[in-house]
Amino acid sequence: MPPAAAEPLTPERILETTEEVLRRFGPTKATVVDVARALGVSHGSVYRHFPSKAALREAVTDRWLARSVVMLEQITSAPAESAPSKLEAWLEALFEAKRHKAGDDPELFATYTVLLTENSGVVDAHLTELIDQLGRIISEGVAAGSLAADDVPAAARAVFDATGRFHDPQYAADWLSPTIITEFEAVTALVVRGLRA
Amino acid sequence: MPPAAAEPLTPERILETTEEVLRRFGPTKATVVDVARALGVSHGSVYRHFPSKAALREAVTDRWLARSVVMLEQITSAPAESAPSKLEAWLEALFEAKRHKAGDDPELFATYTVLLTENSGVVDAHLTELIDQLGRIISEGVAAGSLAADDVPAAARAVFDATGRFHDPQYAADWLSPTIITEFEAVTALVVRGLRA
DNA sequence: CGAGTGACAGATATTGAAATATGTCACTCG
DNA sequence: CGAGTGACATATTTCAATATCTGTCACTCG
Repeated sequence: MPPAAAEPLTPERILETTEEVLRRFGPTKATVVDVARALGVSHGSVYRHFPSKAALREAVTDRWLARSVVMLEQITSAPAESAPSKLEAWLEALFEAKRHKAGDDPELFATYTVLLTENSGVVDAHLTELIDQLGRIISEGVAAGSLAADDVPAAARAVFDATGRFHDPQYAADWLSPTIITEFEAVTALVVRGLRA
Repeated sequence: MPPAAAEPLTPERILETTEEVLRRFGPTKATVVDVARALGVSHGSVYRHFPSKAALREAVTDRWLARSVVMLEQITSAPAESAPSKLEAWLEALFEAKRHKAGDDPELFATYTVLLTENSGVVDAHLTELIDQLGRIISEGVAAGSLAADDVPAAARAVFDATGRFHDPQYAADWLSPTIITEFEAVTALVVRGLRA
């Protein structure tokens, strides 16, 4: 981390550095003073851009979640063979992304899990977005006659709830089990079958 | 709590008193000395019957889980209109039981949640038992032609996983939401539909 | 005997004083 | 000006001492 550049201090730069500091020190040790030090400014300056440490961490959480939605949005809006297969692909992409994040860098994942529980409001908005994507896929299926659902948002929510074990970070430890993929496939198959016209 | 009776000190009495002490002091404050005091004996005597505090707490956990299985076993082995409706009744009984335990005495529920995370081995055995009951209901449905499943144990497991949000204590906070019942019904309907022949 | 004891060593938890962090704001200086 | 500062008051965390608890065992006594 270079001690400073004469670049202007922007919210964006602060967020980047906060991520860096969180990655290095973890969620309990990372302080606003650390962030300021890494940026080569006083901690008072950070408070010019974010009203509190909580707001700063919330913004980091939001950014992180926003990034992870992009790929799923691509699946959602891309044309696919059929709605059921798109649904399966979407669920698998979500699971695989989470599983790799958790498996490849467990410490960083644990850090973000802490941030997530700290910022349930941001998480709720994110989940709403994901469920909305599911709703769009299901609508597509209903329109094409391959899926059946009289209340699409409720069905989307049900699919999301039913697959919680494969995306809720609380279950991250289970994702290391060698049988987890079989279990994922069983649940996915059950859910998609339940939704078929 | 009477200071002692001249009754013989049995594992059963110790377990009862330990439950009592856990209920009153919570999982972090309850000590073996407290249990001994409540029984009117020295704490050394408790160690005559249980090799460690951990073993004692594990035994309490086991007892508690065993008690809660009885009602579900009754549903499992009772005759029913159809396998799908028995499956629905079983899932609803499980959810309602948990929801009431969590809602009626949140502190006690929190205490047991701590014991549960401490004793994952006991919990795993308990979950296996529950999933086994589900398997028996599904088998019955397959035999009667009302349900379809080529791998019954896997299907049972999938049903259990898919309904996790409505029995995993980690979600207990959600059970207070006024929409939770609707969500439960949506997931149950989806899962049962996915299993229908 | 043998169920129960209680003093003991080592492990764990509590406490409160010192150290560090958060958040504010009057000020500096380009 | 106005972005950035740093000294300050308050809140939170850390750390080491003290207290309590766990687990053992030689012993008591009905």
